Amino acid sequence: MRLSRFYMPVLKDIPSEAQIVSHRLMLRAGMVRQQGAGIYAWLPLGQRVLNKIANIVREEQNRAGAVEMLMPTIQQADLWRESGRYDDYGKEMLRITDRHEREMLYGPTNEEMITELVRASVKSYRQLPLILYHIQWKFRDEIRPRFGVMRGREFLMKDAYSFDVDEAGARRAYDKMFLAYLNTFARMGLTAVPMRADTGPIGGDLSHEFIILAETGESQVFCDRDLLELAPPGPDLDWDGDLRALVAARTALYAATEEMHDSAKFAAQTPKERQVSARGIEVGHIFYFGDKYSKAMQAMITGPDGQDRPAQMGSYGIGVSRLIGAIIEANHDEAGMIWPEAVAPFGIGLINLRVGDSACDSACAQAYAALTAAGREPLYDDTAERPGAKFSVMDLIGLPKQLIIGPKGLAAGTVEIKDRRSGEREELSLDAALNRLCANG
RNA sequence: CGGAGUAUAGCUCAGCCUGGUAGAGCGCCACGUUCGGGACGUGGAGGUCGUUGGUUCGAAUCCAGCUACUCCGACCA
Repeated sequence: MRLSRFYMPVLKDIPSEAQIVSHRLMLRAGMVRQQGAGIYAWLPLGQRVLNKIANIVREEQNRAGAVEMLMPTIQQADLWRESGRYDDYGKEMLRITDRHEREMLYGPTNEEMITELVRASVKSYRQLPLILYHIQWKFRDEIRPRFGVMRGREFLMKDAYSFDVDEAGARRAYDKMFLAYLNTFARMGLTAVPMRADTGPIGGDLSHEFIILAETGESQVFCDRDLLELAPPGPDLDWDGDLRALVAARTALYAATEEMHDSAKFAAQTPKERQVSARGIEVGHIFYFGDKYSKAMQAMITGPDGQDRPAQMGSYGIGVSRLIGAIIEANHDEAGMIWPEAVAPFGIGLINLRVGDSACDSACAQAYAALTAAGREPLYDDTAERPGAKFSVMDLIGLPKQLIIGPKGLAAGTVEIKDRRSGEREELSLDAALNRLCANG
């Protein structure tokens, strides 16, 4: 992409509404623009990151055997009356009336709808297990939205729903999602720690929040330092094999959010030097809730014994739009954002320091073509801005690598590669630079 | 939802207290000089001062209502 043809309205002044660093950087870099309290327009740079994240989530869901679909944002109130939640959900639910005075709502979640869809066609245990998911916009009318996209009212979420004939099957679905989440977040360069979460009236131990540690996190969390070092299961995981042990290895160590924290237990279970107390951002939440909806909505499954019983269900959410904020919170410096390779909006920032200089222009054209052909997704700054401005903007948007081409370097036969995270620069010939950059894509 | 604020140019803000024909910086446009870490000069465009009403000879300024947004708290993927 040529920057001169892109739409990336960068701000020099920091908008006053932005309190936390990720929000400020997203506004400054022209990733989002606020349209109302907790409602954001995603500008092209932000949209690219959103897509990168959604694609990673999608790939990992598919790998774990979940099946993608898409449910609507607008739902009928009657569906929610079946589960009793139309009245229970309260003011957080955005209610809408259509022209025929029918009561509708902008979905805050989809348990009712997926239950309705599955009960219509799944009758036998032979059709299970089933994990269905979608990536869709949700709306929750938060009392006080804040922190930019981290706590908006409208947000993009991946929500998956599992259906099984018995609790053992549901636990297996839970374990699959648990492990898929570890891989998903690891691919984004994040260390997400699963922490025991409140299961509400259902009880049991099958609810975990996935927490990213960050100074600006919304809640206090406590965990064993060793959890931060555990490698994710990885793409070669045998999803049909024994998953229980892998999950157990994670859940054996202490990890809890403030609401679930038991300081005596923490002290007893975790040696002093491994006790971590930090702020955390919740980026995922998985939950087993049994027959809560299937019973109320009569989603019955006939078992091998010929008896009907309500499906055993779980739901599994990932805050896709929130993840952008979380990733920035965990990856930035004074100059701007620093994207992990996998979610960067572009792979390489190509800077032409002297547009109009024929040597610079032709070297950049060659680099742009080669990087594009290699799938490195370059963003080519071909604008007439001065070098200083170009450096600042490129640092701000935080692409992992920069290829800097200017008249002085070319006169000496060199171009410069800069690593955004380390700040290291290296001067080498254009060919060598292109070989290097095209290879590690 | 309780408390506290804010609303003036694309952005950040001043002007309001003490009413008298709307300002700065940045950004934008033109020209020139520049050009390896957010350059400089000259000229220019751009605002029914959130909205409705009131007070007044006269309201960005004083008063009231409304709306939106922000912050603190309680609540949350």
